[in-house]
Amino acid sequence: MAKDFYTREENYSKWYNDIVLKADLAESSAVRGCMVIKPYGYAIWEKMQSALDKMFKDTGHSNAYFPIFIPKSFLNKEADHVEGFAKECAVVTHYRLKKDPSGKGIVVDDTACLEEELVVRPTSETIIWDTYRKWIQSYRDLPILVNQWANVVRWEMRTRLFLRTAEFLWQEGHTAHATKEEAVEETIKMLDVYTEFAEKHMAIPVIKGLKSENERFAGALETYCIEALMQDGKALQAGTSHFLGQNFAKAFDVKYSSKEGKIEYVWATSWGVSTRLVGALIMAHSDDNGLVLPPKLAPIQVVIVPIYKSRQEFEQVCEKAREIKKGLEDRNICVKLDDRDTHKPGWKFNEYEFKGVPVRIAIGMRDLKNKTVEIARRDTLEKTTFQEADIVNKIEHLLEAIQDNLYQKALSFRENNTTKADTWEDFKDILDNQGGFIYAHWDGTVETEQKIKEETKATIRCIPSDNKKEKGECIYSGKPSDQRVIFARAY
RNA sequence: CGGGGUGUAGCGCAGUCCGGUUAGCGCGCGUCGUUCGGGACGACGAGGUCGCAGGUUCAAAUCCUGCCACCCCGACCA
Repeated sequence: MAKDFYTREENYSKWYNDIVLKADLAESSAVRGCMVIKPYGYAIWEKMQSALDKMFKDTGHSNAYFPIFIPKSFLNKEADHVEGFAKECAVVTHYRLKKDPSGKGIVVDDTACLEEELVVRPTSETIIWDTYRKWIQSYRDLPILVNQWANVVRWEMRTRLFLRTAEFLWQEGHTAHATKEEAVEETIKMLDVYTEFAEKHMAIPVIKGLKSENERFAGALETYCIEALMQDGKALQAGTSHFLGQNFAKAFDVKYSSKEGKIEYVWATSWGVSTRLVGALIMAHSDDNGLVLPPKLAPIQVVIVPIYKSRQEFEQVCEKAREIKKGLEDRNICVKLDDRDTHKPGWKFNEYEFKGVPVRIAIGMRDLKNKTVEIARRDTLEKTTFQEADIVNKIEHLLEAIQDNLYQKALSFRENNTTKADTWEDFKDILDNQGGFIYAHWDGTVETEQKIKEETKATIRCIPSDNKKEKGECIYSGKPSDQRVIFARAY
């Protein structure tokens, strides 16, 4: 096979880039830092969207849509919030263009200056909470459980396709509650939704936990996250859920009358996942032969490649292929019959392999005679010949087996790359030579975390939700600590 | 925003140091034929404002100035 792309070993980030580009997921655009998501990549995102959207609806949420533009003044109503985002906001200052007086092209019309500049949303807490003020008067108006699917812009210095782009797609849930307990419960509930999605659909094991103060969302009281481990040993935050307390309610004056007739501030949460998940998916499962997709998120779950010489053979083979396709589609399996005559079978094999299609069926005259089909699975690259009888059930089980195998592989990778460090030397050594998640004691201070970050580039990924208490000494300062936290270098 | 690199056909590159016929090569693309169970082969063919704007020169892909874009490494971030 002609290798025209990088392997993980050679250059991990080029390998990643090659997969994104050559599997037709996305490409960079004419606009700095912004990507074009191509149909195949977008189809993966749509699969993610539809699974998540259902989970949101099942937990009582509704979709809505808020403006992409936020009045500049909104952003600085919550002090921490503005601090967190001010450095990466795109700002709209004018609303009109005109012909360049010199005759060439168009220029901004200086007379059409906005009275108040508009910020392109980096996230929507402010515009949403300004709106919620109008929606909420009584405890009867609560809770509000709203999600929006949207694009946001964060003017990043350095971008990477899917992992970090100036504009990205995401969903952001914004809920309003009467009590602290209810808001905290919501925060955890949505974290659990994300965990289930990551593990069941993306086949990526994640660690649920709480962010340290350093890594907390600007404006949140507590930020929870799910952290996944990529094949190069770096961590990737795959989802966040914030308990916002009453910060935004106070900033935007959102109050309600309780049953007892008291005026109270509303409690808030927000939670989101983004197109970054596509990057996570790639880096968690793919191999040196290209993309590997878990069946549940694969736009094409099964591809059928007919093998033939003459036109007559083509017809015969395709007839069988269509029959199998129909059977699979009746089970809601997404099948593509690639009956293009413009490409040869071998070419198609490589094409679908690189694009991560979980199962490939090849049917030729030999199979028609023997009542068999050739099955190739993408995760293990195994090829087997199946009897055609009961093929639909077999494929259905195979897809489940692939989904499960990918999860198990990712899980054992994580287990093999999760270590404990008890000395500073060990800690640095593991980071440089192995990577992965490192459980280590930490004295709980921001200063120590920052020092560790400066010296090693590792950050605290989270304090795991199911963490067990354990007396120890901080890996860096030697001060007493009562639990280990997870450190890693991260995306 | 700092350091480094690269812009030449759809993609990947050579040519640039040392200016001089008609700017090449591989892949891809088109037509025809033979092929077709892991990226086929042959023949013929199409395709270029050499990133953009100035300048030097008889002559610029090549030298000079400015700008732009992208990539890599840092600081920041989901």
